[in-house]
Amino acid sequence: MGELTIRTMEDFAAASGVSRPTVSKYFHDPGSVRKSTRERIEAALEQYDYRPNIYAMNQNRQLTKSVGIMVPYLADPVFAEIARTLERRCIEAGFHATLFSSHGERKLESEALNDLRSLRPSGVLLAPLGRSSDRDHIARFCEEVPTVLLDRNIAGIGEAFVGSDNKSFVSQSVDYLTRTGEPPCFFEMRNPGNPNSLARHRCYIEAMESHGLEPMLVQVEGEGWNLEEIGYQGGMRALQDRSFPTDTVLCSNDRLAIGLLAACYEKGLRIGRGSGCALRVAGHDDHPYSRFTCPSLTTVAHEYDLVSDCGAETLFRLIEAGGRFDDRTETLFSARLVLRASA
Amino acid sequence: MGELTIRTMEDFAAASGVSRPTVSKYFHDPGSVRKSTRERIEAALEQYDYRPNIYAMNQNRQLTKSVGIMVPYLADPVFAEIARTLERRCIEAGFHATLFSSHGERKLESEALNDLRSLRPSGVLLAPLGRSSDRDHIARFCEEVPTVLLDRNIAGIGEAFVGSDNKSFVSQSVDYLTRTGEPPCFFEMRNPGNPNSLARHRCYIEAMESHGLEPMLVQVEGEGWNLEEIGYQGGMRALQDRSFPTDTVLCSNDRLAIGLLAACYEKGLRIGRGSGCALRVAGHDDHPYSRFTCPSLTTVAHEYDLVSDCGAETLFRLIEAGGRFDDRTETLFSARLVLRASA
DNA sequence: GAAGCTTTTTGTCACGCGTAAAATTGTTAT
DNA sequence: ATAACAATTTTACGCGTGACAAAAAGCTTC
Repeated sequence: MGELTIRTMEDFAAASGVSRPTVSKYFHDPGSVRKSTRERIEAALEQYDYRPNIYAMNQNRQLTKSVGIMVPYLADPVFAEIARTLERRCIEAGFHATLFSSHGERKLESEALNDLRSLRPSGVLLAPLGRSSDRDHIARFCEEVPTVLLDRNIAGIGEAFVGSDNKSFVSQSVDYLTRTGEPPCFFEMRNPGNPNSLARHRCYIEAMESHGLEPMLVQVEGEGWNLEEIGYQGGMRALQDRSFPTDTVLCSNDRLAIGLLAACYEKGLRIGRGSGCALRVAGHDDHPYSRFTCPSLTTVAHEYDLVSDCGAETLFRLIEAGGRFDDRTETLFSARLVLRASA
Repeated sequence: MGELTIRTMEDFAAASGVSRPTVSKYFHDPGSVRKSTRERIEAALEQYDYRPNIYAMNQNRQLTKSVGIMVPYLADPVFAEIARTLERRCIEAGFHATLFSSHGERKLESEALNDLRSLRPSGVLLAPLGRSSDRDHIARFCEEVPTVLLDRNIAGIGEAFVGSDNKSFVSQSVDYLTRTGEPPCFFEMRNPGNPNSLARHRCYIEAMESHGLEPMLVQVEGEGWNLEEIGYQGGMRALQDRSFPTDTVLCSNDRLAIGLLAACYEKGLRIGRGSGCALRVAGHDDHPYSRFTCPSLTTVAHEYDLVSDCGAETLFRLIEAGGRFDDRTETLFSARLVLRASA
């Protein structure tokens, strides 16, 4: 068969017996051409598996039909899960999703933002680094690209924010622990790199004071995102120095708690709320593995799915609204206490 | 200041007092223009923060300076870590990396491959789903795009393969366990979804037979990528039914082992190699959390970093070689036994 | 200061498709 | 059958850049 290879839309249009603009229209919206025409195009499509050049398409299109997703650290299971859910929602909504990670570094976040901007996406779902973000850079970015902020709020930046209410996280855990035993001390990094740590720090202090109790902080050293290791090392030291002021430890997040539990196990400490237990340990986030720690970890669930779904929905509404909202909405999801064996 | 907005390279060239082709050359390789010219361009660059239109650029470029990275499941910490390392290597080498995940589904893998192809990348690092991949689809993809296969080999497909030697994984664990106690039974999924499970299954049988021992399989039910849960449920059942034929359990991968350890803990079983321990448990991969299980997990390390580095290097060589190698090389890294407390 | 080389300019074509307007064809209702 | 309308084709232009060739300008070296 003397079929010459199909390279351009021109070629393909000729092969399918339809004009090029009609083919173009078909790819823009298959429902916009007559049924008989659509069938001819789709028949040719199977025969030649032609795909339009994405670069040439986007060069002149006003609506790119692509969205960017950016998270602070993709190797963190919580963000990996959020990114996974977001990507699926975008694909289902007919968008092409491009995934970016800041790798925990300010510089890389800014660079990724630049790359993202040059993709000219219809919209962006951005979970910023937070404290170490280049605030001005993000602000400028958000002025050019319709952006929904996720997980970590930055006041006044972006068209909307969707995340969890840190206050509800910490107040629930503090309330529960105080009600069922000794009030908790707070186990955290001295210089945290992940977004919500500082907010939780404040919320812990607030929650304790609202109970008329003195806040007790146990701060561990360490840099970066290797949180289990930091929790483990800090836990070992704290146990050796007997620097836990109570028998109840509330960890800033589950990853620190996982490290602390490992340290406790190594020290032969029994963890849990029964008699004969030396320590109660609780965390925050409902990390995918907190279900499988030994003992299983009592924690406060970060409702990934709700946040992701709502974030995606908000972005789609934003895109339909032309990229701007009249006023900036902030949607906060309450946390959900998950009782397990460790506290 | 009557500065009109800079939109095109033409505008920018005028604003910087240089001709447009020179600006184009600068973006292609800043070192290719004279120093004084470079400085003028860079001065203008700071003033106007112009960035060339990426779509218009790639429309005519033969070499896109972008690479695609694709993994089976981004929410799996092992693949998240591999993806993270690969992305950094690519950025360091001056490429723009685009990340894709198959989300564990054959259909999504094929679709992502189509999207990836239409990006016309210089090269692709592909860790395929394996058993559930659409082999023909991948083969066709690899004929069009220079591809290095990672982690999971598919015979004859792609220009090169870089991964770990499953035989060295399993033989090391079997040897060690057999040498220091009872020979291990093999704890695995009956219908595994992740890439290397079947290979490890075969290697276990081979290793046992080479010792003149009868292979003992403990297969658990379950679908998908929620491996800890599957290991936990399967472990609970096996412990109740007393279906572990020996006191030594070798898990197909660490995630199953993490679930099994949680089940053992809940059953009150002591794990480890000391006297007074009911069971020894070991895994494969050196999962990022295997260090923090209770007890810490004896395992065989998957050398992520070596595989990632070598994979990236191989791809860069491939790209420089014009996209084809004369013969298909397969690089296997040996595993490294990691002794911890659980076995 | 002139030869010899490198860099830059200028000009032109190509890339693959979006988009608009006008002309034509096809479809449906009357 | 004819009008009225919708879908399609034709025609033509534009998008922002890469690639190339030839001419002009700049720099280095002796």
